[in-house]
Amino acid sequence: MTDAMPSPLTVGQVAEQFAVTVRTLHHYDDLGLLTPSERTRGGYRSYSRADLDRLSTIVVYRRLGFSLEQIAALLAGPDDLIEHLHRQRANVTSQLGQLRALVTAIDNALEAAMSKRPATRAELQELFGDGFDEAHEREAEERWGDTPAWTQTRSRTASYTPADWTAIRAEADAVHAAFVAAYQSGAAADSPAAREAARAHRAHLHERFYDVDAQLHRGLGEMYVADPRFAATYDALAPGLAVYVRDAINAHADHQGE
Amino acid sequence: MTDAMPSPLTVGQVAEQFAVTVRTLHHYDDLGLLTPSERTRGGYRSYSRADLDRLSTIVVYRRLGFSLEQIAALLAGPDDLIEHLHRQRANVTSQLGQLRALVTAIDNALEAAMSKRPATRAELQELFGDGFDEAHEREAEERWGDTPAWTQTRSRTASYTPADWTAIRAEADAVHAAFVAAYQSGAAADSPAAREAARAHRAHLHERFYDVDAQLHRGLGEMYVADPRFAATYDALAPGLAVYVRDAINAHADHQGE
DNA sequence: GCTTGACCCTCACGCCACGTCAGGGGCCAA
DNA sequence: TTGGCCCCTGACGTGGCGTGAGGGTCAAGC
Repeated sequence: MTDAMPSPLTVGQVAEQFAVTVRTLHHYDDLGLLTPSERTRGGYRSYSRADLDRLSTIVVYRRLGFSLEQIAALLAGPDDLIEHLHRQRANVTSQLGQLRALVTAIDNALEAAMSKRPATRAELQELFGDGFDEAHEREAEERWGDTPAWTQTRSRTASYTPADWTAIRAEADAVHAAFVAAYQSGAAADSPAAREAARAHRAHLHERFYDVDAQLHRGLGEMYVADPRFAATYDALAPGLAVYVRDAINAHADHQGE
Repeated sequence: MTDAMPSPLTVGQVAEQFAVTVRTLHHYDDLGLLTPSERTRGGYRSYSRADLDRLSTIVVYRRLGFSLEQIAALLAGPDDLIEHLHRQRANVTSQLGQLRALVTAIDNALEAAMSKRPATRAELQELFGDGFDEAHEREAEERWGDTPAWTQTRSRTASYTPADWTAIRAEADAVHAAFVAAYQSGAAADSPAAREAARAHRAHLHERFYDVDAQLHRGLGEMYVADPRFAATYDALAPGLAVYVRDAINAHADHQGE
C-alpha cells in the first residue's frame, strides 16, 4: 500500500503493480514494445522508473482498445493521438452497432422459439433456482408489500411471458458478468467499466421491475452489503463483489449528479 | 437467380450460394462440422441437399454469434436451443456493456486531449474535406435556409467544439461503416443489421443536427438516391449503397410503425 | 485425343495477444 | 548446502479462417 519500492524492479513486481501477467511483460519485450533498460548479471529483467512510465502509458492505451502495433506507433512517432482516438471511437461504435443488431437477431430467434403464455411458477423456479421459491416471495411481500416499488413490480411482472423471464434472467446474468469483469480486471469501483455496469444494473431494474432513481439505487447498493443473503449472492460470484457493487453504484450516482 | 441447380454441388458453387468462402467449407470439413456426404472419383467434395440444409443451419447459428464448437453441440445433441440462446444473449449483452464503457473512456481521453473553444472553419474543412467548403454551405443555405431543420442545425452547430465535431465525424464514419458492413455481408435491406444501421443513422442526425421523424427520414433516404451528389458519396463507399441505404431506412421506418 | 483454363485437392504457415507448460538456472535465508 | 521462490528461454495452443504453394481434375473446344 506504499510506493516505497526500490526503483529497479523485477518482472514479478512490475506485473503485480500494474495488474498484468509476467508473460505479458515478456511478450512486450519480445515485440520490442517495452524492453527493460537493464539486466542483472543473472539475466533478470530490471525495470527502471522510465520503463514503468512507459508501461503505464501502454496499459492506458490498451484499456482504450488500441492494438500493440498502434501503441508502438503512438509511442514512437509524434503522431496525432486525437486522430487515433477518433478512429478508435469509430471502430468501437461500429462494433457496438453490430452487437446491437446481434441482440435483436437473438431476440427474434428467441421469440420464434418460445411460446407466449404467461410463465408458470415452475418455470420461474427453474430459471432463477433457489432464489425464487414461495418462502422467498412471501418474505418479500412482508418486507416490501406496502411500498410503491413492490406494487409496481406485482403489476408489471404478472403479464410477463416465459420469453420475458428468460430474457430478464439473461440480462441479470449479463449485469453480474459486467460487474465481475470490471472487478477482476482490477478496475476501480469508480472506473468507467464499473460505472457502466452500475448503469446497466439500474436500467435493468428500472425497465423490468420498478422505477429506480439515483436515491433508491444507492439504497439498494447499501442493502446488498448489509443484508447477508444479498451479500452472499454477490460474493459467491467473486469475493468482495458486494462492496464493489455498492461502491460502483455510488460512483455512478455521483457521476450522474454532476 | 434461379434455384435450378443440380443437387450435388461442388465447393465453389456451395460457397457462392451461401456467401461463404471455399476455405470456410474446407475448415468445416476438417472439423467434422460439415462433411460432404460424397466425393467424386477425382476427390472433389460433393454436397447433397441434406448437406446444404445442415450448412444453412450452421450459417444461421454463426450469424447469431455461436462458436463452431457450440454449433456442433447444438447440431449433435437434443440440447436446449433456447438455453443456448439465453447464454448467448447474456454474453453479447455483457460485451455491449464493455464496449459502451470503452466509448466512455475514449470520450474522456478525447475531452482531456482537446481544447473546448468552438471549431474554426479551417478545422471543419480539415475534418470533412471537400464536402465542407463555403460554396457548399451557401448552396445549402439557399436550398434549405427557410426550413425549421436548417434553423435548428444552425443554432445547434454554432456551439460545437472541435471535440464535438471530431466525435460527429467519428459517428458518421461508424454509421457508414455499419451500412457497408451490412451491405457487403449480403444481409437484406430489411435485415436486423441494416435496420440497426438505419436506426443509428437517424439517431445520429437527430442528436447532432435536427429533429428527424420517420417521415423526414424516409425523405432523406429518397434524396440520397435522387440527388447525384449524395448518391455518389454513398456509392463511392460501395457501389449500390445509396439504394441500399434508402431501402434500409424505409425498412426501419416500417418496422417502427408496426 | 489433346490442349486450355477454370476449378479442385492437400498441406502448412500466418494472424493477435498472450496462456500454459517444460526444462533449467539464480537468489537469498537458515 | 539445502530448500523454496523467483527468474530465464523456448515452444506450442487458442479461433476461425486467409493466403499462398504445388499439383491434380474436369469440361469444352479444336
